[in-house]
Amino acid sequence: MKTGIVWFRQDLRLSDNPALRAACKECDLIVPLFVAEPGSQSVANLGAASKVWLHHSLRALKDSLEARGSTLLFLEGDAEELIAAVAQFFKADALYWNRCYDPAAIKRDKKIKKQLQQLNPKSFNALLNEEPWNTVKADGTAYKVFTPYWNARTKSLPGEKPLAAPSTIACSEQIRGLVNSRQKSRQKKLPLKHLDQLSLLPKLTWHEPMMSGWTAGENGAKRTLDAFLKKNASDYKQYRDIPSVDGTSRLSTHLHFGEISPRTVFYKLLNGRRDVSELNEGEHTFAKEVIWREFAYSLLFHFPHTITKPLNEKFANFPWESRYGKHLRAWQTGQTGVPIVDAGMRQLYATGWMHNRVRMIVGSYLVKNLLIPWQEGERWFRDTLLDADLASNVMGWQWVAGSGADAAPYFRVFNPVLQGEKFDAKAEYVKQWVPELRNVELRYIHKPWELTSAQKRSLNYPEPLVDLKQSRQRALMSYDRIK
DNA sequence: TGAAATGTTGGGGCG
DNA sequence: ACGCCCCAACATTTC
Repeated sequence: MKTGIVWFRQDLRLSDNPALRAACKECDLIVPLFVAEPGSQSVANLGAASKVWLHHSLRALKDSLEARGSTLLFLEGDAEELIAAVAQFFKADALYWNRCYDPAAIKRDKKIKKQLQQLNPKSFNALLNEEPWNTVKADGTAYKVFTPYWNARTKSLPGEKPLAAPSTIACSEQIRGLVNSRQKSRQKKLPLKHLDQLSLLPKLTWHEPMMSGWTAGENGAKRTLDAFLKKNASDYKQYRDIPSVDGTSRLSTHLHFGEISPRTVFYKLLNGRRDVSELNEGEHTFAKEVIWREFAYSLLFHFPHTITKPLNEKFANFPWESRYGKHLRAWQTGQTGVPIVDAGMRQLYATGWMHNRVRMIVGSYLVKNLLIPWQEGERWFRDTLLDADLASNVMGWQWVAGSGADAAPYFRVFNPVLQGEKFDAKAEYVKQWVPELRNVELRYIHKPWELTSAQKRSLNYPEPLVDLKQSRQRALMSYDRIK
């Protein structure tokens, strides 16, 4: 009789879950476990929006485990101690998990692998299509430029066929009974929590409208992917840039929590076609975006210091603004006086999501027009985005700042007026999120500061924090100093 | 996965 | 008819 613990982390699904699959194959009894850790490793460090999603995703995972005769145990505290306690309680002799890639998690996992050797811990890859250490240049160093990385990666796409979800997951009355009872005596040895006790949901109900357009969990992820491939993938190249159009995949959060695997994404995207060259333009562009995600994980793995420090060392002495509290708060709350920027920041705060085109615009504005360090933007996004993902977020912000891999050249300063006029030509997006401007004439709506002062007074919309032309010049001069 | 400045071209108004 | 100028439209370069 062999009992195995499956420790769920960023792999909240049953399909294409190699750790779960291996456990089912090798064990007679499975103990599915989720640990809410304090400190930097996981739950305690998540932004409020991410926590809400995690709550719903864990609920969905528990439901689908229960539908297969199993359940999900929740514990709160140090993972190593609690896994040891679970192993002792159930007399488990095996431990399975799928890998995480942020440095704190790697450190934790290494330690657990060493300390819990008696459980013969086995780790697998579920979060990425390819391990970061497998795609390196001929000289053994990591790629820093996307295109050669993409060329190297496309040779092995679509990759392996995703694993099916196990039809049954061996469980025992002991496990199920434990989860459902509230007996104090048992709780002494194993302080099980209910999902609600993990306090992932905020006390106030702001999160309810936030989640209205989403279905967290594996089934929601599958439906989202299928709908995207059927409806929007072919037009992805043109529509993904229009923030008022639902033209993106909306898969980021599902991928972040591992509710769906990139293997599954590629397998369904390719749909029998041999490689990416057989995809149409939209599908091809989408494939690149999924590989951008893997590129981000490769960068995080090979250059973990870039979480806080610029990849390009020249930027170590960049002359950022030093007292920027007021401007930062105006940016965070969508009160910069630049309509497309404020629209994006308000969408983020209200919904936990922002359209990717707008992420670039607000990023460029923070870093270049306001000269605020990219780390501040990275932190705010990590706190407020449902899809907050250390790898993608850090790469994205360093890209915007010009300090990262394959970054936008420093002189590439977005003009939010032109970006607005180009990608939100009818101002539908701005009107949705900045209702003060709904009645402004179209030719002024992306630059309301050009209205007469009488017209402006009636709007109750802030004056711009900085002059766009001047702040652009200032940014170019600043970047000039580190050249 | 830019924008602005500068350069070039060509049609049309006009003397 | 012709040259000149203006300037939009497009192309190139520069930041």
